[in-house]
Amino acid sequence: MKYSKATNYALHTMMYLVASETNKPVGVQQLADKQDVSPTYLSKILTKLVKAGLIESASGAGGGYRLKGRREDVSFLEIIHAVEGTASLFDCCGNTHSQCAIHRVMLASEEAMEQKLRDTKMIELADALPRK
Amino acid sequence: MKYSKATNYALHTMMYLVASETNKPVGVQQLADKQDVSPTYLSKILTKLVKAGLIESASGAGGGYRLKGRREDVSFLEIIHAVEGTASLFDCCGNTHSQCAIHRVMLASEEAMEQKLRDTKMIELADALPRK
DNA sequence: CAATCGCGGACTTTATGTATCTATAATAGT
DNA sequence: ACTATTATAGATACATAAAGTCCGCGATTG
Ligand code: SF4
Ligand code: SF4
Repeated sequence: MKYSKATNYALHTMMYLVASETNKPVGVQQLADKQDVSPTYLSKILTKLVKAGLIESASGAGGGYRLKGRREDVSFLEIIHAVEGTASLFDCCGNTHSQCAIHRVMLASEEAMEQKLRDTKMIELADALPRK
Repeated sequence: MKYSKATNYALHTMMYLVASETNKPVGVQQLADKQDVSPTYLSKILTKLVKAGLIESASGAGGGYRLKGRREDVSFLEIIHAVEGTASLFDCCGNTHSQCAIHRVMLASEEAMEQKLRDTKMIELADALPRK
């Protein structure tokens, strides 16, 4: 029951992209250097963000990744869901019957966490990031 | 990033113990039957609950498990922490420095979930459980 | 064309979760 | 004291997921 490291990498990358002034594509090599991850692995993670519509990629020389939507809209939850998936943390016997009280409590608590993550946008704290 | 099945078993067992009228020890065999788990495996999980002080065990004939504290006090969070551990879901570079904004957000969201789990006591919904 | 760069699949390696088996220790009833 | 019962702990086996690598393909720039 932990976030995968991939989530960590995705969050840091997105934070960098949101905080960056320009809108030029940034190569995965450059992004990977800042977090000492192998570029190929980071690329695999960022592809998930592309498919989720958070960023877009440009192939070929001078290519890389850049934000797709408005930078003010990027929330923590979107990133986490793109990497970890949107399934519930609590998967019981399959039947998501709303009769079960245990199930309801677990879902409600999970929703409380997601609400906070949905409400917090990356741009809110992009300035607190140490200059790179 | 999912709760382990062990958490599920622990929650159901505790729910049963809280909902039960008597305070007599219940054998692991009986508890395991209700959830189709192997008794030895369930025993290993319940031992964690014992060490966490939630229940107590009685060896020997007529032994088993029973609640230790007051039945009104058992919260979801205690059980989950006993099984999954109390470590943060988001383990980054190790330094829990409060300067990092990302870290703060992740911890805050996690705390929101835990708050809900801490506030919800098992007894509140013990009656909603189907009679067994 | 040639160098650059993201994409995708296959693969290896760890780590964790799940589960069983067995031996040991403690207790109750006889 | 003896025996049946029951929790505990360790070893072991298996399954699944996470973490990371490798390589070839296709797209793009200059
Ligand atoms: S919590 Fe409810 S839905 Fe989930 S396994 Fe238990 S009874 Fe089924
Ligand atoms: S979130 Fe903050 S504390 Fe965690 S790894 Fe990133 S910089 Fe370090």
